[in-house]
Amino acid sequence: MERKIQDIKQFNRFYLRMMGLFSMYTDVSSYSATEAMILYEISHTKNCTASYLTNYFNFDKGYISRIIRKFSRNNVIKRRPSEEDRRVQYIELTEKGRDVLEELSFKADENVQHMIKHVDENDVTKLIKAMKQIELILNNNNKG
Amino acid sequence: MERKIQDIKQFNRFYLRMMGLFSMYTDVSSYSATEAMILYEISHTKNCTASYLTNYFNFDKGYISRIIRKFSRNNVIKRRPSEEDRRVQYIELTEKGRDVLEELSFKADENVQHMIKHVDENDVTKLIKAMKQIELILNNNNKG
DNA sequence: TTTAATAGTTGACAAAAGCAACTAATCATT
DNA sequence: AATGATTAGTTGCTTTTGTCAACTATTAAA
Repeated sequence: MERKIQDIKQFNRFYLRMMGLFSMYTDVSSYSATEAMILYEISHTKNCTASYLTNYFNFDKGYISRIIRKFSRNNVIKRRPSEEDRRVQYIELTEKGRDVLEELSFKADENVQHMIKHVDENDVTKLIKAMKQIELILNNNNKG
Repeated sequence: MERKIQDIKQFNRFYLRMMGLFSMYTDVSSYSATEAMILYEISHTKNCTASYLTNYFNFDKGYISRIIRKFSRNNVIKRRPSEEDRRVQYIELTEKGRDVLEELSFKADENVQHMIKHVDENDVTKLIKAMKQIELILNNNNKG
């Protein structure tokens, strides 16, 4: 068991650093990596709220609130007050928001391209298979 | 190809969030995650220098310098001036440094334990296999 | 032997994130 | 219905984390 923990930690170190190194290429944007993640999550979550994002990412709610305010100022999202509960505001991307996300997504693509630049077709397939396996295992066992 | 990029990005999002969520449990230490990484790297690199760390992690050299200074103040590392090049100082852990690292390591263990708490033996084996495959593929192709 | 490059330090600053106090609304209990 | 507890979100203030640029000292290159 001990050995296994060490292996996983090694992977965590390895992959964290990988991601760090391969995300510096196209990083000239008005949005940070965190903001990009949040934008992505908004776009893929229906009836998304600030408190949902707070919990999902485990960030401070004040921090999230400010990011949302920034998005709103930039017309990247719009808020739609809930009718049932007047405390909550649903958040959704605007047209411009979708454009911004697409742009960010394109940059992320470039980073990934960079990461697998020298990996041959076959190995990329294996790589993805391994990634999916990890997701599957960890997802199935951390639900509920 | 497009599909593959998307799969990898999905994994990146997934794993980044995983690591974020499962690192909040035992996070009461006088050293940050970044500092822990650096400490680890020092301990596993012979003739480690500030500039090596700067390049390895792609951090600002001023930032690294300050972290090293903090380590030094806390007697976690000691500096040994190079004889050949009087600009460079080799960095190595002290006894206390090894203790600190061990402590940090223990906390990281707990986080990993938490992450795989509900994963059965068999799946953990598969998980690690997949992780090693990823490391292997990405490592072999990004050398040089 | 000037010039350029490198290692490391430091001051000033910006960005990222957390903490705590607050308002407004809803929920739960009596 | 009145009370108190909880929740969603905002805001002021602070800390942490990280960058930028200027600087010294030393070494490498022309």
